[in-house]
Amino acid sequence: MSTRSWARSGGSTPSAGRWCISTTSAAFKRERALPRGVRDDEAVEATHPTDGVRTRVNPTASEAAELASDGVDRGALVTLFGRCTVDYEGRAASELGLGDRHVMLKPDGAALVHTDEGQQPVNWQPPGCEHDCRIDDQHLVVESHRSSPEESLVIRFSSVAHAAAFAADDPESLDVVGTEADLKERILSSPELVESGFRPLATERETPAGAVDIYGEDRDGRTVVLELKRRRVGPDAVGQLSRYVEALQRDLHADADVRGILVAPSVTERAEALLAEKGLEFVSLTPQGK
Amino acid sequence: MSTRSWARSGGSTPSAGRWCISTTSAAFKRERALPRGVRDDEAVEATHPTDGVRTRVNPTASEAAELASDGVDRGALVTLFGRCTVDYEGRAASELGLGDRHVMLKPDGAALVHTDEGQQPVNWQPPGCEHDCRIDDQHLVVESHRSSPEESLVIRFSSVAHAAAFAADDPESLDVVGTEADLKERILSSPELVESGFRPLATERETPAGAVDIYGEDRDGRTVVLELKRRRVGPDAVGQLSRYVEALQRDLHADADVRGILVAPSVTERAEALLAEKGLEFVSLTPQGK
DNA sequence: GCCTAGGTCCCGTTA
DNA sequence: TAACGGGGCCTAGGC
Repeated sequence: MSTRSWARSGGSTPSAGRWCISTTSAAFKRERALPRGVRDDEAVEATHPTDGVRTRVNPTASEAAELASDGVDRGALVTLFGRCTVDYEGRAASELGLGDRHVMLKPDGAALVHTDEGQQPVNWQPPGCEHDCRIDDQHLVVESHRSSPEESLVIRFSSVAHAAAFAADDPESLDVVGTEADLKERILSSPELVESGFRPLATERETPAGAVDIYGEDRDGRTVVLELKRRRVGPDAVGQLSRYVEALQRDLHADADVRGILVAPSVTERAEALLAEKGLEFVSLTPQGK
Repeated sequence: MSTRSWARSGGSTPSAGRWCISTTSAAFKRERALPRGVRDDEAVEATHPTDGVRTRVNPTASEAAELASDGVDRGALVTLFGRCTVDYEGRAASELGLGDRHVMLKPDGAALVHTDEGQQPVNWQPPGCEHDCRIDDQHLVVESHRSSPEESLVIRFSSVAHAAAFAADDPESLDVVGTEADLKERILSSPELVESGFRPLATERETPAGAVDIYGEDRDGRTVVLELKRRRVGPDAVGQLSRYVEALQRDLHADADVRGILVAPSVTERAEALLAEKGLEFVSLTPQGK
């Protein structure tokens, strides 16, 4: 998350200036210029350009383009809602006919097009793109482009119901618990959870087939490879573990005896069958102590 | 995409009514009640409740809660921008301190929290959740909850800079080109692209290890298994193909001779080595004819 | 830049 | 409902 959220990362066409250019705390940290609860009719963009929010309802194409362009230039988070078509071309290609969608342009170059359904955007562009907001044939057109790979997203509005630019200041980063990394820590601090006598020797140990999650020895000194998963696993995880075990067997000696243990909350039936076929083992553990 | 976008799919607390309840074309299809380009101060929510957009700049917590609750009830796409904390608990758990974020509540129950960076939301909830917007200790709190699995997302605002509700009508669905399905069609219509004499016999043929993309015979009548990938592949795809080949060898005869061919634009070095070790083959093909 | 693997992956399809 | 695999996956970490 950026602390200086209004700084443009895309870095093209440095323009007029940014909101709150000289202070780092930005709009939300200073005393509000407006009393709480002002209505749209009181909080016009023109009168409070440094408040961190600029909006327009039912703007003309030109007004929307100006607000969006200015917002992008200032490093704001820009949103548009309206009726549009979306065309994408790059690693794949797609077309989307007219419909009402929510468009978000982020200062890091990401672009998102959301319909009213689904967690995933219907179309998007990853961070690192250049956003271009222009008027084409009297309509607002937003284009988000990047090279390597060459990819372009073109959003053509037939009407814009809402346009907004937000100055975002977000100094915090997310702290997640319950990941595979937590499972790893749990095992490293309590190796006996895997089995009595297990001794971890390395994490991310490299093999010709890739890095092993945890590498160690059992009570009899036999090499043990652990593949960790934070949730119930299917056949893919078995294949992964199998590759590591086979690679290590080749790498150590031709006759090396390497045990492979899949550590996860549970396995599917097919995965269990594959484990049995390959002579691999399973230990049930969750990232949390539950 | 929904044609009746304002219909609530979550289906709880049926309330007052929906925008444009009796027509299916909604706000954007009818003649606009407002001239284009009206300013925020002219387009107040109270005066145009059926125009498909309701917004407030710097609302009080109560006003934001009312707008959001009403929007959710009416099946609108609701957005909030402001300073907030986010707590998630479910399959994993996370905490996020105070910062400026954009929150989107979709009528299908999806919730998205976006910072100014990244294509992915920093926190989210999948479709199927219930959104609850309330006042807690004079602050707006948005909670999105689901059971199976039990998961909850709680967003606590210290201030709301913008609140909006959009009626979204999106009859279109996305049409993508350049997928694995396109590669499959390409091969089925021109099997010789794989190799001269190749004859596809089935797609999605079931094996004990899963469904094979394309199942067929070579010019000598030997069984051939194709694993297709739309892009450059790594070790995982080799493992997948290997599982299918081994399963078929067991399934047909003990001494069955089954060829496995990975079809993709290209492979990584490690994947190539794994292919060689397992006696599998590679054919370079892209979904498009390029 | 590529490679490798994780993800609260999401998502569609099928049994 | 669970399972399985695709995805324009995205994202982080190495090299």
